[in-house]
Amino acid sequence: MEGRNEYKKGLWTEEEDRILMDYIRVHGKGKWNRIAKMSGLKRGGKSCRLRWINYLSPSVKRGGFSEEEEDLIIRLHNLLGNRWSLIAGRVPGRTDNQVKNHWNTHLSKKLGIKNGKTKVSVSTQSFSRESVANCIVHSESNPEILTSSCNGESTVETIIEDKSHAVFSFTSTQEAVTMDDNNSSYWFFNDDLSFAPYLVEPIDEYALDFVWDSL
DNA sequence: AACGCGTTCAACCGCAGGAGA
DNA sequence: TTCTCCTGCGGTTGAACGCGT
Repeated sequence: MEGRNEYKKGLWTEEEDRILMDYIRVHGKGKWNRIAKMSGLKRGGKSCRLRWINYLSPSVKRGGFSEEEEDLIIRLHNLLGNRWSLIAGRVPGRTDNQVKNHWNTHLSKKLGIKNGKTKVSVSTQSFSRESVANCIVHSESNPEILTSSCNGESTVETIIEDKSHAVFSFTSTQEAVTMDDNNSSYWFFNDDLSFAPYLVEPIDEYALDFVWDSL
């Protein structure tokens, strides 16, 4: 069993990398536990898989993140929250681990975000299609989250005419972050000084595709 | 040179969910 | 249906590194 001390832990050596790459070159990836056993590596399957995905795979881009990549990650994080694998899937050559690390060590500081959230104040606003595209899909599937997240100090009116149009009106000042224990995260992000509301969760692949097209 | 401290990032862990026997 | 194995995810850890003193 993995978890007992029969497997080596810690940083990989060049020799271990070579063994793993040679094995994958011949036999292909997948069945990681078998790779670990059959290649002779003293590594668990999960460790092999992670090493390949995050480092050895030729599709992994090394080096620092470009401004374009950072901008992309920031926008995707607005939409998705800490859904690192989904975000990484839209940033060519970057893995979820790379994106997560870069966010935690650079971008969250750059944006002044604490614990993955930020706060901005929003006064009476209306939003149209471009800025709330992600809310359209989500609000149709979970309309109760919109209303429950925005009661109290402010109210929100949601008008959904069809999948391509929605307007949100806030009738009083909204202190940005509303976070409860039911994943009904709702927050506002200062995106180029145009206050756009974003539902953080849940958003699925379909919703992301929909939003993606409108970015 | 050496020590302390903060930062970075590769790797690990626990968990959830899917596939198949 | 249940069990086991495998894969993938997000949070966390800790070794390595860089920098200031």
